[in-house]
Amino acid sequence: MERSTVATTHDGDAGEPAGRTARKRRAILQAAEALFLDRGFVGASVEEVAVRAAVSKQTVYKQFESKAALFVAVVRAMTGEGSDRVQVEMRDPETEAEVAGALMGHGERLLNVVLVPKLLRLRRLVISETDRFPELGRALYEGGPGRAIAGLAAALRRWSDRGFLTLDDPMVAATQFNWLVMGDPVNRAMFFGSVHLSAAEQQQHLAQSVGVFLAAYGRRSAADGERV
Amino acid sequence: MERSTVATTHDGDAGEPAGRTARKRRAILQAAEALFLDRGFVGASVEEVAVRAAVSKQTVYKQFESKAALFVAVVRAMTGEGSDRVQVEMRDPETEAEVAGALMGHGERLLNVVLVPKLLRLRRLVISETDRFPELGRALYEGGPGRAIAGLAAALRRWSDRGFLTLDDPMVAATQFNWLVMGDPVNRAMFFGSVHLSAAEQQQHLAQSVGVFLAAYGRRSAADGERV
DNA sequence: CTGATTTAGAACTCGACCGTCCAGTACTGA
DNA sequence: TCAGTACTGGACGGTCGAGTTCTAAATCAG
Repeated sequence: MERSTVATTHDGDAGEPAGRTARKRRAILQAAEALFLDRGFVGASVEEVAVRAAVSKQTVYKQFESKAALFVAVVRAMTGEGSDRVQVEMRDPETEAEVAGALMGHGERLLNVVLVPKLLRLRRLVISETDRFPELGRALYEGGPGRAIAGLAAALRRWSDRGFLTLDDPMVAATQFNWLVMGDPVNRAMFFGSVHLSAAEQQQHLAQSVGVFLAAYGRRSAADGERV
Repeated sequence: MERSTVATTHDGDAGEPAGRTARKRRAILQAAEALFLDRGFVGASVEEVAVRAAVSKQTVYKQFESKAALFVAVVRAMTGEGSDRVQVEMRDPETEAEVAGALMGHGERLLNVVLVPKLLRLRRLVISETDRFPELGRALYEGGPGRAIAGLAAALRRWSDRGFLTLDDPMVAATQFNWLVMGDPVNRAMFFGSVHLSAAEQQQHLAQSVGVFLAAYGRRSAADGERV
């Protein structure tokens, strides 16, 4: 955590620049992330960010024009990470029987990403600052739910073309699946701070969601056999 | 809670207590509501509440122990209003054919309540202060989604007993219906600040939601005829 | 009318925090 | 090695807000 002042020379851990300036910039972003998530935009102080990053306040203001700019930078960075994790890659089923499994897998990935505590706190943070930073709301929606839904819609269209599903509007169906799976868990998390979902509960929830979805859009109503 | 030292006259909470104290108390709550919704807990100042209520700061502190107590009082009052509006009254359908219409009606009521701008802002406010006031999160969930889902579950069970539906777990089905209807609109509203849903769009959305629901739980798969 | 309570209004304490400035120090790159 | 740059650490101005306290005036009960 406390990178401190070691690593005098190069520390090319990743593709990140290794200068002193860049290193401190990363430390600032990291500290700011923790503090903003923890206390919100107004609650976090630049002073504290500086201390936690083991950096002087002046350095913070050299890197970022203002507290607001720092906030935007932090959220943008996190949104990027989150988006990447969504992994819209989806292996297409070979047979109709595999559709249920593919949907279960997709749902599982969705839940596992969105219920990560850090991302839940990010969501809360962005929601609460929608008035002050409207562009962040848009960015997070498009990088999160929007992207997941669009990806699923594309997949559903392919599967429908192959005759595995019967649907008119892939976007509508994808949206429905998405909220069938995420609606309850996400909203509980928003109001309670977290959710504990055992593996078994999660599987059951997913199976029920997939069951409803396939009852509506599956080529045959026999898809119900998937209940757990 | 705030028994305070008033009650010189009578302040029966029932209708509209008319004492000077009670009148000012209402003015304070009203002003605080507007300001908290607008600027959040940290962003709103007691000073401004007092000014807006045309009242001195001292009067505010005579009525409410602290800023936090005032906040809790405001949110509790609003949560109460919102809860009452949900109107879990639901006319049971007489025939199976009326089930779709009943669900449409329920969905419409849900959307019309939850998308009221004031309640959306309340939701954002409570979500953002979940750390500081966890009890408010619980209260709002239970008074809002929780109550709506429980009410619907009870109705679904009745309809199922009459043979209009086929379902194992009314709570699960009610939860699914709830988020099928509200998931997308509510989450868009959270990130974008508001949603504009024309009457036609809303009807279409509701019909699609009911269609999926009945495909899964309707006694006959013929319920698809409901598509718009 | 009288006495008690409440309120206005402003001053005040105390603290937090943004953003800036400066003089001295550590680091970096050639 | 050495000049130039980045960084430190502390202090500072300015603003703002929570909560308290005091006095004079308004209000209300009996």
